[in-house]
Amino acid sequence: MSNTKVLPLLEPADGQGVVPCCPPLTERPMTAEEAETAARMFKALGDPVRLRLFSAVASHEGGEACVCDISDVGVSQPTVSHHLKKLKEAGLLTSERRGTWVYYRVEPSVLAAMGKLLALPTAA
Amino acid sequence: MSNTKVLPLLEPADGQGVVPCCPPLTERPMTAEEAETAARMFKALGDPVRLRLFSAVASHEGGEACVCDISDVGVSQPTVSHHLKKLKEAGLLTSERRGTWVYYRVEPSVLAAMGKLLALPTAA
DNA sequence: CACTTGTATTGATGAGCGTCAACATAGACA
DNA sequence: TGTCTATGTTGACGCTCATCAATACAAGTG
Repeated sequence: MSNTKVLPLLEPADGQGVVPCCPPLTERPMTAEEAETAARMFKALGDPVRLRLFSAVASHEGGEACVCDISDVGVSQPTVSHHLKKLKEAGLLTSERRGTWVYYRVEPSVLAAMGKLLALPTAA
Repeated sequence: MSNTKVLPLLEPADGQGVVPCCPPLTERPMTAEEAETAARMFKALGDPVRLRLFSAVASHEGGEACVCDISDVGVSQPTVSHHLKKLKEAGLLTSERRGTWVYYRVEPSVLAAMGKLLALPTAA
């Protein structure tokens, strides 16, 4: 089934890529709604196994990797699958089946938006 | 008591500020140890209330705020205190009592290190 | 000293999460 | 069709977490 809920940090822009959900953390206090959205992403990265999986995908050639390439993180196969699903639901990864294998990929714009969230004040 | 454990993402550098714990996520797959460290920080920001508290401190004048300035986030006072403690243990905030009030502050270098962790590959 | 305000801790409760074994599904190939 | 490999889902278990009321601690004021 493909009813996996995706509640991304970002919303698709008309042109290309995505647009950040929230202003930088340091710009002004986040509202409850903004915090709810952004916390979902941080939470998804808040588990060591998920962080390794995410890093493995993000650092793989072309920003994309087969599950078989990244599943050596010390937990069982169902657990890997479970964590990848969580990362997908958080909007951090997308997946696509090509023949026998399933490939996960990270949108560069997602990384960019996360970086902006943590941006330092320009003036300093 | 002041035995609050602090397990920071960063370690103090000799010169000034701090040095990042880990290479950018996209550079290479994180090791288990690196992931353990970095996930602690993401986990700390993975709760909406904590994220709002952190943002409130980070965006406050001088990167510092009294608890009384930021505790209007819709939860009880003990819960606010609990979350601030968690942020402290994650190395994201420091605190200091000055007279009646307690001030929390965020190290700019911590924000910078987090940003680097999410940095995009230079070539792209 | 007593009293008030600001902040931290304790203890309890209910919800959520990470993990696995077992099973299910999808595609490739003979 | 049957079988093999790759991946996802189900259900259960133990543990962690977010929250609160009650209480304790700290510092100021009278």
